Amino acid sequence: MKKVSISDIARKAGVSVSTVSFVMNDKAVKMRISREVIEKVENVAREMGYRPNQLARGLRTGKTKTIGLIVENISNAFFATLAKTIEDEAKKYDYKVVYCSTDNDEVKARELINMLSQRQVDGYIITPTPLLADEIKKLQAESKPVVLIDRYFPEHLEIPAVLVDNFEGVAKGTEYLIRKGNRKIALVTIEADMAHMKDRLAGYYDVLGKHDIPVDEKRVKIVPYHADREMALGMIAELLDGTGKDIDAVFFLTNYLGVLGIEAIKKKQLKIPDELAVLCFDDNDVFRLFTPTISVIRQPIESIGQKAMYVLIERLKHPGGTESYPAAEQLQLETELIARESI
Amino acid sequence: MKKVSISDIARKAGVSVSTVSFVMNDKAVKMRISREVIEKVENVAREMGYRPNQLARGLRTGKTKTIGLIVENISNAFFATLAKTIEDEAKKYDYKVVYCSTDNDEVKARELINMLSQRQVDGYIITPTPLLADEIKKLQAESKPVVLIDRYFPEHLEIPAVLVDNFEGVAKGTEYLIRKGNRKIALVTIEADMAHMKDRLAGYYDVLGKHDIPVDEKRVKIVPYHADREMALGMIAELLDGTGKDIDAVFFLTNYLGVLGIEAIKKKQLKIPDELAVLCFDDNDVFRLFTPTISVIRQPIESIGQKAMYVLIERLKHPGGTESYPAAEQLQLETELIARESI
DNA sequence: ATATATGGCTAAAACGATTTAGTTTGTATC
DNA sequence: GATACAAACTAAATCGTTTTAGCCATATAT
Repeated sequence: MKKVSISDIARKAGVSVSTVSFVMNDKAVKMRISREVIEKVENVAREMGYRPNQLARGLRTGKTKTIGLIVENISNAFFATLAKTIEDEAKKYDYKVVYCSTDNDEVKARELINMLSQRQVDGYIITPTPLLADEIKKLQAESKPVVLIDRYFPEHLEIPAVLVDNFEGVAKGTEYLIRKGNRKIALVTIEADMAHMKDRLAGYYDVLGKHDIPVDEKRVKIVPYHADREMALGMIAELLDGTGKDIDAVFFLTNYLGVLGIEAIKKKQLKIPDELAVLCFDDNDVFRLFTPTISVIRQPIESIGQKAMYVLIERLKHPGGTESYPAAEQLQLETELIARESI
Repeated sequence: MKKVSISDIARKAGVSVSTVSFVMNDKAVKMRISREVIEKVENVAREMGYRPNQLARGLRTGKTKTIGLIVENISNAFFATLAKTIEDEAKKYDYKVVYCSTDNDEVKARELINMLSQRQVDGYIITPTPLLADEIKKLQAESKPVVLIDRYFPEHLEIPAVLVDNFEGVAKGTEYLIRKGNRKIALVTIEADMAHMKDRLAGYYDVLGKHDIPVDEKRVKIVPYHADREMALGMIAELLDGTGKDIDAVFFLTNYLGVLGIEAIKKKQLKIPDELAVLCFDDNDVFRLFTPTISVIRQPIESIGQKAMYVLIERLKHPGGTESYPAAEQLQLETELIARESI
């Protein structure tokens, strides 16, 4: 049983291909197709189980009603939730989303853009890797709308981005740790090769400075991007060895590092919050359920997804592109401090 | 700047469209295109940044090199990991995967199949909803290969499926709980509207029977599919109220229920494993990191993904379809009991 | 000298839609 | 009775590829 095409229907209904197309696209009235022919065609189409071929349609119209979503890693809770929100949001605007993970690999990221471009997606939502700006500018040059999420390029503000105020989020967290009496605050972060991580780091340094707390680089652990689980765990464990002497609190700058941190803390059986105060950027089931519960700086994931989608749709609606939007949107959303038991 | 097409290249290189196509598809030698023309075309294509339009290609060839993956919910850890594995696996065979979630909704599931079909995916990997068999058989009738994962239709063994031995997994778990001295074993499951959940349930009843433990329906909590978080949490809490009197152990039959269970247990401050032994089907970060750590029946997620992909690829390679594969594969993989502290 | 091969390409159909510009028939207008 | 207009369609171009069949030289075989 082969697929039914528009001409199969035309043949069976005894009308032309064009007529069928008009009926299937609700242009029948505009094209003054008679009531009876409309019904006839609709019936035949239903009986034969017609499903329009989107490849053909996309080829002809130049629109696929599909947007490409590139995240760092779809199996990470933050991105999985974000992807789900964006998918749901896209549905409202009658768009479909196809998503894929870069694993923070420049080459893979380029391949993915290439693949999405070949599949003619109408727009992109991207969690970029550090060197991706040029590739993204190429998309813009082809007048394909792009919105960045979670990260941005400070030197390319013409690329719209939706993210949280990372500086303020970490500053708020650090402030809170200090207010609760901690002064030897350790930090665990990934390589700050992108601006959003630099902003987080800056938030920490800034607040320490304001409180005249000297910066001790031994307290700042930078996990390289391509460290595997074991290596990262080892580095965190090493930092935590200083508990009691060198550090009295630890601030994890990502969800993933936080979960690893919890694992290390559990192994060492550190007493939270007495021996060590703990705070993490970005929430997770593990933090809610660990004993004691872990305080976090929460990112408004749903809002990020919604706003990103909104900005993208606006650009899709006005294909004028660059001209109609001289100043690209750079949205910074508020984070929320959720105080639990760990501090 | 518009996209470059094959004819742009042809024009610039001073050759025909066909020649360019042959060169781009490595058929140049077979088609005896001269060394110089090949190089010429390759250079022009590179300079102009040519990216073949996959819509056009798919339309012409009938193959999109894309497979559709339908899971229950991409933000659930089990499915997210599965999706990642399948994506990685697909890449090895040079296929791209587009994924989407049913949220266990029959209507949405049908819409998704429809959407993937319209986009002409070459094959499907599906976590089905209970009534989806007829829709899937339609795909098979169009000779589109389908492989089910995680679930199956006992009355439609002609649809290949890759899943774990659910009966054996739960039986093993129940056996273990009994061996450790528990006799009042509670069970939390979702509505068993599909065979895989019936199998899990059967594993429990079977082992209780073997040990002459009378079945007490009060100990079996069946959470309806469309219960929201709060409702499910309430039901579990109610069951756990019997701890000490009516129940001495609880077995969660899914990852999601297990996490909710942990939340309820934490709220009630039950002592695990003294007051209550806990076991869950399917692992999760939360179980590894909770105090005490929670024992689980682990599903081999990577293997499921790999085997499913393998079965699908085999069918894609031999488009003979139904004839060449009279007996559809029904693979049942082994689960693993990971004993931690909760029992 | 004619037929046959082969090397090196190209023309054109096809895939399944959308869309513009007609065509045909019937009716109203002047 | 010619002209205009509307109603109800249809023909054909088009989107960007792939692929089959064929063209035109030149070389080789008979």
